[in-house]
Amino acid sequence: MLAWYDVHRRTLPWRAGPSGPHPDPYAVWLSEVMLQQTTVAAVKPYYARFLERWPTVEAMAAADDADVMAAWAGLGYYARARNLIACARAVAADHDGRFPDTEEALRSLPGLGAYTAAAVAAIAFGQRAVVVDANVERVVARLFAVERPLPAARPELRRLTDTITPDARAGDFAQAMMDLGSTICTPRAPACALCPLSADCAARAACAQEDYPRKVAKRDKPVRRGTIFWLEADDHVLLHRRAPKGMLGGMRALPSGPWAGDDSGLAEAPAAADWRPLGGGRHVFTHFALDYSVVGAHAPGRSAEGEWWPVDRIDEAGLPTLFARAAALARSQMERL
DNA sequence: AAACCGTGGTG
DNA sequence: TCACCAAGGTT
Repeated sequence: MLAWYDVHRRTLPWRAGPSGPHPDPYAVWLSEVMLQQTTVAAVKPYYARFLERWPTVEAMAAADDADVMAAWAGLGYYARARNLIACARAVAADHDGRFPDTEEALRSLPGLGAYTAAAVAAIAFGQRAVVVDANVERVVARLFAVERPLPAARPELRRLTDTITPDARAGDFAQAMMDLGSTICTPRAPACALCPLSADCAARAACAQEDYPRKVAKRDKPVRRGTIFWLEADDHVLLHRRAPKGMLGGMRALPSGPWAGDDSGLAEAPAAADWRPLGGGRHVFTHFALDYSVVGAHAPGRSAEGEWWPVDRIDEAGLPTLFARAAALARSQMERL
């Protein structure tokens, strides 16, 4: 794997050059948190903006919460941004501004679970750590033809990964496994002809590559309904900040009712007004889909409670994707009113 | 420990 | 269109 990696490794912004020194732990940590359940392509522009704006963990620790949350808008899983701030402040306050260099100490920081702690320890500090992400799970499940389905197979996959992790260059080994999983040993139609492990792969020997890793069937997503409110006054629109936890927690947002099976309609409107329908759509979250309708109105003045934001600068408000789309829809339709 | 938590790409 | 999936963590 290491020989394959030396030839085929992807060039990524958060990677140091071949056989160079270990990369900056802050940059490794930032990239690893962004990459949690998120594709490389989606992360790249966010990573560049964050590193430019907050080049050190001290800078991140000193940042305003609202600025970090707004910069994270669109990337999803917003608890990561809340933990990012908390982690930076913990490193600044409790570790003299330097990330700890052991897996155990890293694991105790906010937002660092088993995967991220191992990845930072191995990649940024050269420690031997067993790094298991979804790519590694897939590669190892195929290599050993693991019959137990996910997620119950996690302990077994972790143990098997341990048996093939080298003492030296554990970080490169982990990145090699992840590169292999994302470019060769893909979920569908894996390119086994190009794989350095194909001769050793039990799933390949059984011509059953795509049958691994085995997984338990997922539950289907319920559909919820809700109304999103666009209230304009004096070329400003009413925003508020969502509760610190839960769905889209801590993010700036358009007012909306609770999302339940039924739409509560105008009952949750932020003000009494002549609400007009502007359209709607479906937005799919992790465990439910939302059928939303957008309604708009002009208010007599900026009387309602909240943050009145200039309409022509709405793109700078840092709205999560759902509300960014609702806002775009509202702006295109409000001129009809 | 099962549930919760976003979004965009892919076939 | 739609199901699946991604460099997972927290409660």
